[in-house]
Amino acid sequence: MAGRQTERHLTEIPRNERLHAARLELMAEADISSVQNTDLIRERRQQICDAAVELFLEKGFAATTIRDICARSGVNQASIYDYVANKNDILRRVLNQLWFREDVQTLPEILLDRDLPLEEALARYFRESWAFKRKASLLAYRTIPHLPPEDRRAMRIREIAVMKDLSDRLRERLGLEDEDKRLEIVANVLVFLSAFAPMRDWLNRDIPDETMVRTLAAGAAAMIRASVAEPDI
Amino acid sequence: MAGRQTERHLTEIPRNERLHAARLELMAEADISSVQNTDLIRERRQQICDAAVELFLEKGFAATTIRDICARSGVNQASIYDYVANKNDILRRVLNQLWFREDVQTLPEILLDRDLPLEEALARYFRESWAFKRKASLLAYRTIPHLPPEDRRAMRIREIAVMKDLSDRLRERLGLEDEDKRLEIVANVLVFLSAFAPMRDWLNRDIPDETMVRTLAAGAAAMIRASVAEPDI
DNA sequence: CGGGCATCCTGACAAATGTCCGGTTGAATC
DNA sequence: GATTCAACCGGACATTTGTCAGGATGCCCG
Repeated sequence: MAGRQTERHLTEIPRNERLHAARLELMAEADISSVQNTDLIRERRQQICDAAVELFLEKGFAATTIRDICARSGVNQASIYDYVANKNDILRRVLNQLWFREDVQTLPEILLDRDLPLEEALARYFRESWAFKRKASLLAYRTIPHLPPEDRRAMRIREIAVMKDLSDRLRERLGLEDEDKRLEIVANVLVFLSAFAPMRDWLNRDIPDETMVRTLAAGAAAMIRASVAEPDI
Repeated sequence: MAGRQTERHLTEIPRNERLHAARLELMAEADISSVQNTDLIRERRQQICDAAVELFLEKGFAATTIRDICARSGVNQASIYDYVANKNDILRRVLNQLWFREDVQTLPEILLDRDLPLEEALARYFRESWAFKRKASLLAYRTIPHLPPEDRRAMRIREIAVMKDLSDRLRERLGLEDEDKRLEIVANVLVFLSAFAPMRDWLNRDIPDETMVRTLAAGAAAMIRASVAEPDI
């Protein structure tokens, strides 16, 4: 039954079970009881998170006040505590929405499609990351210090699962038998590169994303092959 | 006269004038007049900055209070304003010390030595960046949002100078005639990779730096060559 | 029209924070 | 020992911040 997995049709999104499980380990969101209308709760929370993302990116988490978030989202200062537990809960919810989003494929998921050449897979990965997870990357790398240890743990667990899958997929592609520490490093670099465009925004504004995607995909493919070309040290 | 530059002896540190000029454009530090003994000023400022770096990295800039810095540095809460203008001035001084330090060579400077193979140059660059500029990378990427616009401008100017030099050096190495947008991207990636180990610390603690250096240098060299292998789009 | 209930908001509190006034200390000089 | 002055520090200020109690509001149902 596991054998059929690679024969799935292209339109079907490939799913990796280990990763899928890790994804469910979201950061725990507090639940509030004061308001009952669940639709309203969802709507207000969305307003709050939308405003918070903008502000966190503009001014940073610590410099953003609850009053700022209320002003921009239109939610009252007192009411906001009917929808979120506190300031940290807002950050948690924001990162859950952006960083752990289910609808953008991770690189190991993309690589499950063996018909897709390595370079094309990488191009798709960078393109989608930069289109849909720009804010998430910036926010995650900048706000990690503000997260309480248990939340950091949730993010790390998820990252490690992705990384493990990714080096497995790369090993398959390269036709290697043994584990190789260097593949782990390369896997990390690839994920790190998915934050490249967002984090260098302040310098790169004049270069079109698609040029970067193609250049980086070609470079990354070469890097992957080169990294295991010579014998291990 | 410019021709002799490449014939310099290895022990002589190559100096690039454009870059050197850009380096002088530090972020302006406020000067205080209350205390007169200049040695004392230097010493106290060092205490303050040392404590501040640790704290900024532990808790982030905004979450670190003046009282924290005073407690750890041993400087009195009132006295600290005899040595630094305000909290932002501390950040400026810290970044000036770490980010703009003169004693660690940048990649374009290393590449001036044409006898050093590309991969070795990259290895040296990553090794030195991770050894001596770890804290600087983390701090810079995390605190950029807290900097006032004029300071951000100073950092950008310096980065752009490095980037320009770097793509020039790469073009020479690759024997290319024309400017190539893709070299600019690759230059950015290389500098970005110098922040790789620091920013991924929370995942990579078990992999020795030297393994990362060698793997990344090999990969980066391949990436550079591959990026201009195919004709431009 | 009137009661009941879910939602909203005015206003406030305690704690924390950046900043610095004005007095104190201590040592060098006469 | 008295004087002087650079360096130090106790304590306080105005503000800002996260948080929330308790009342006001408005809508639905009878």
